[in-house]
Amino acid sequence: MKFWSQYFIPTLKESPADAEIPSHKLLIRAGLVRKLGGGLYTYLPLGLRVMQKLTQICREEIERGGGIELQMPHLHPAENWQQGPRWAAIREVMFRVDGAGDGKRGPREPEYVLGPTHEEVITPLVRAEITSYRDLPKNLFQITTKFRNEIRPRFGLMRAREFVMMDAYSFDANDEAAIKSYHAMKTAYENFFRRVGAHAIAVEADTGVMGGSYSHEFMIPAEIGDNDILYNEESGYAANREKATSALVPAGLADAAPAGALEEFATPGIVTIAALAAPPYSAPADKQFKTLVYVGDGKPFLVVLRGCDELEEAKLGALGFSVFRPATPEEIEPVMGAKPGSLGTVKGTIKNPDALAGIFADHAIRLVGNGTTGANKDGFHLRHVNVSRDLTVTRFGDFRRVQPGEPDPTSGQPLKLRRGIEVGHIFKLGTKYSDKYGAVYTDDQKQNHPVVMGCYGIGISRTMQAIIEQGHDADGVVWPWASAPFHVLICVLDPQLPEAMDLARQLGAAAEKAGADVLIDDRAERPGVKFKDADLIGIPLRLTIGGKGLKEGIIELKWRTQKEVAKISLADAAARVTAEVQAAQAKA
RNA sequence: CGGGGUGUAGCUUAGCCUGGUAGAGCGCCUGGUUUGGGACCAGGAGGUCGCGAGUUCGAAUCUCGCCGCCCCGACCA
Repeated sequence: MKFWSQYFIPTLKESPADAEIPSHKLLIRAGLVRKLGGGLYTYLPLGLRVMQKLTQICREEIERGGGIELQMPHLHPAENWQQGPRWAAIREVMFRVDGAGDGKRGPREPEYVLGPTHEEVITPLVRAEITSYRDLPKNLFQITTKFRNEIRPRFGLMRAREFVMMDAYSFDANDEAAIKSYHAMKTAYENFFRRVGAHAIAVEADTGVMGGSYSHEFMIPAEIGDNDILYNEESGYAANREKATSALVPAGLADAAPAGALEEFATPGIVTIAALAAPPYSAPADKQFKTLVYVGDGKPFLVVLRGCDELEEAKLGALGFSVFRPATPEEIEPVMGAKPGSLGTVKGTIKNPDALAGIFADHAIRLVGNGTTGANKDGFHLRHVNVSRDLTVTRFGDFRRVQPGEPDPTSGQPLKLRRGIEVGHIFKLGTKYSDKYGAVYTDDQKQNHPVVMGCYGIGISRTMQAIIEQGHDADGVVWPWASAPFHVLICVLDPQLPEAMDLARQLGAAAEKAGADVLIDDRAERPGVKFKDADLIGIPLRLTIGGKGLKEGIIELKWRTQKEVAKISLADAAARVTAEVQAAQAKA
């Protein structure tokens, strides 16, 4: 039981100027956090209590899913990372530390880094300590602060430089067992988000820099989310836009009959799809081929799409380059023979085809048939272009960005689009890290095999903010029971009356006995201030004790989620509070 | 890192264009009146106007540089 007048809950009437979105404003106004610097926040007592609730629930659910808790250092020797498979890709996001502190070791390479995640630490540990099939499977997790030098911290705790994350790592003898671990974690995640009162949905996701074969993201739908989700409620399909596909191209689609021979025509000054679609050329965007030039691991390659489609860059990850980027105009001309705007992949028109690492075409170009494309000659295009007759394609793939309204790949129903906040991610990693670090085990036939890994993350601090983003109204936060910093707030309107405070303590004790965390507002403030603050900090159950009510022999009981106020006689108060708390505990 | 914006009291801000003693609201302190949805009256404390140069008799205001913060993009739990 805490007393507000003795506690530390600095609430704000106005939103600080640097907060933009509701959850960020409320984090600060409701006295949950304060900013120290960009992406760095102090958890005030109320915020810390929420974090502790989330952490404990997360711990329980991951343990139920087979996890074993440990804790790794925050500070890592840089060599661990330099020897790992993704130093080049991830070093920019790491805080690098000169351990000597006097600059004598020079600025060239850091001695230490602050851990952004822990694959590079746990895999060597497992390599040393897990050597037999008898030791498997294992799932090790921790809940700790992570450090990432985000290029742009944003929206309070949404993208912070220092944040709290649960990270788990599974180790299995084979693929089949690893998939079992993966699904156990997926279930644990679903249980976690359900218990904390966050409505998260699992969507298929791109694996990004983590590598690995497949993964799901857990998203909390919210307008301010920075992820696009394509989904269909009926079929249950849901995918991150980076990963989403659609059934746009019917299986077994035959090529259109060529309408005529290839024909070059002059298009002076025409360098955009839109210009070519307009008269006098009138080649609709969906009847054009768009040719993009990228550079992968130092070598140029081409991507061919329909004129009306956009490239989904993340999908190029499937091509296996470790790094890739759009080519510059200076790089394009010597290879293609023309500037961007007149590019194409018709056989024999590319100036220097041997320089290319490949020509990758999206499946959807097969819908084009008798299309138009650049002639690789500035100011000229070709018409009557047909895919199999005229184009050189190394490999077909899914490279286009799916648009809402396209048919769902599982049911054919139209896909819808919504935004979401990523609060969790699970990956089946395979043997990427175990190969690199030599984490092998010996089976019962004395054969050595790499350990098959999975890795799993939940952004705890981000989840706190996402719950607020999802649960608030015009007056403030509306905490779900399980995540709330306190469950019951007892507003004592006349704290100078000893009988009012005595009753508050009695009811508080009853609520605590039933399992609730109790805060008593005993401040010498006017009722209006107390009610406004009560709504702002969003404690689920509010009891109001006032001198007026005491004379009538009643107190009031109100849920934050409801408008109605129940008047309860003093004689029934303790029993009623106990019953309400027990019911809420049972539901949570 | 590219583009845009912004920096004045603990918080929200006016003043800046057109240079001339830095203002308000909230919060805080004292006294009084109030007391069921952010009270009222009176008094008070609190500011190197982000930092540094420059122009000027004089700079919050004009110029240049730096820094912080916010928003959009690439990245991520």
